[in-house]
Amino acid sequence: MTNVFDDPRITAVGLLFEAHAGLSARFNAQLEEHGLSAVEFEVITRLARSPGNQLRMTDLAAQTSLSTSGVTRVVDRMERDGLLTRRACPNDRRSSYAVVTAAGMQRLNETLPGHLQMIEQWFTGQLGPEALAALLDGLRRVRDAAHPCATAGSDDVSPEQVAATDNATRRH
Amino acid sequence: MTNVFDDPRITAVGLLFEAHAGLSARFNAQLEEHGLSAVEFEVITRLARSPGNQLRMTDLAAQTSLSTSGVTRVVDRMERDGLLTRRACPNDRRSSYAVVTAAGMQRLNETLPGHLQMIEQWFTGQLGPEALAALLDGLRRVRDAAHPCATAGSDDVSPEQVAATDNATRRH
DNA sequence: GCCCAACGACTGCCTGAGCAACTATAACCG
DNA sequence: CGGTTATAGTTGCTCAGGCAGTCGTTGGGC
Repeated sequence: MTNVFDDPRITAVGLLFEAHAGLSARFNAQLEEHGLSAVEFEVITRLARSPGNQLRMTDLAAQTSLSTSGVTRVVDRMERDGLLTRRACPNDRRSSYAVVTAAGMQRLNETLPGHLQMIEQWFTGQLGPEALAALLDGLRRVRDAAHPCATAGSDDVSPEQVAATDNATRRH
Repeated sequence: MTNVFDDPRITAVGLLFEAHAGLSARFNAQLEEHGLSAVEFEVITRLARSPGNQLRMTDLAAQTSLSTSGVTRVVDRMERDGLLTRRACPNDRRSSYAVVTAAGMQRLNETLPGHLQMIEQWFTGQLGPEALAALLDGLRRVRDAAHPCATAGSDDVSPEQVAATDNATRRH
């Protein structure tokens, strides 16, 4: 009996998911050395790249893989650890900003070079320039098709964000 | 100030992670229609493709993204739902098999065609044959480099498994 | 200006999963 | 054979995160 599971489609997703899992594991290990989880790293990165190193809680949720309640709790932890602070929004008293502290920026600066090195070591450096370009091109097309921007409610993310980086919005 | 975060390496992982997140969301939605979570689908698939539609708990853990305690609990749930059964191992009284029931096989057969369709719709069908081949080739190389088989403790997975399918072993 | 709908953040409750501890069995070794 | 060590599975504890409900705030319709 020829197995249904040898279907090339299954193999294809298998490759993508395994590559993701493998890289995640590598990255997690490196981040953990600096006392950060993947989610925390994503949060602090998003904030650090935003004007004023701050973002409203909702916007932060929209840019990450977290729900708003998830953001509340991550920011709780990171505020407890001194990496972030909450700041009241002057215009809208419902909103509050999450702001990266000096300690947070320092932690990020300690972490980033190693992280980039990991990316190069395990991902981009594994391929020649043209093979990498082909891979990224394929990924971009799959991402554009499958990435659930509409589902995620992050309707108002600025286009340059979507184009330039990873807006890993996913809700269940 | 040119932003450190525009580094092409960041963009590259962003693409991979977003593609994964997008596909995961799509797949989860379809699986949910059939009352399965992604983990349950993975478990039942692994079992169904194994001889006798069964696998020892430990082996199942080694083939999935779960720890052994995680497997215990998933199998608990799926046994409660009638999709699986535990069967004592005759040779080794410590071990037990997880076996797919008839209901479990039926559920899987209901789910699989739609799942393959989703893969085609959101992933493989998005690219021409040569672009897909290039993508898969790149993914394979990244997977081979980064996939933490050694880290995961699944030292004894049979080679054909690793070659043919997704062994998404990841431990923290 | 007033009311009601929408919104932003937070909290209670629940589920899923990992780690470490534990039990029972197996295997090894003297 | 008896004791020590390793292995298979389960369970207690903990934590992260989602959903739904709550509260305060805002803004739009009249």
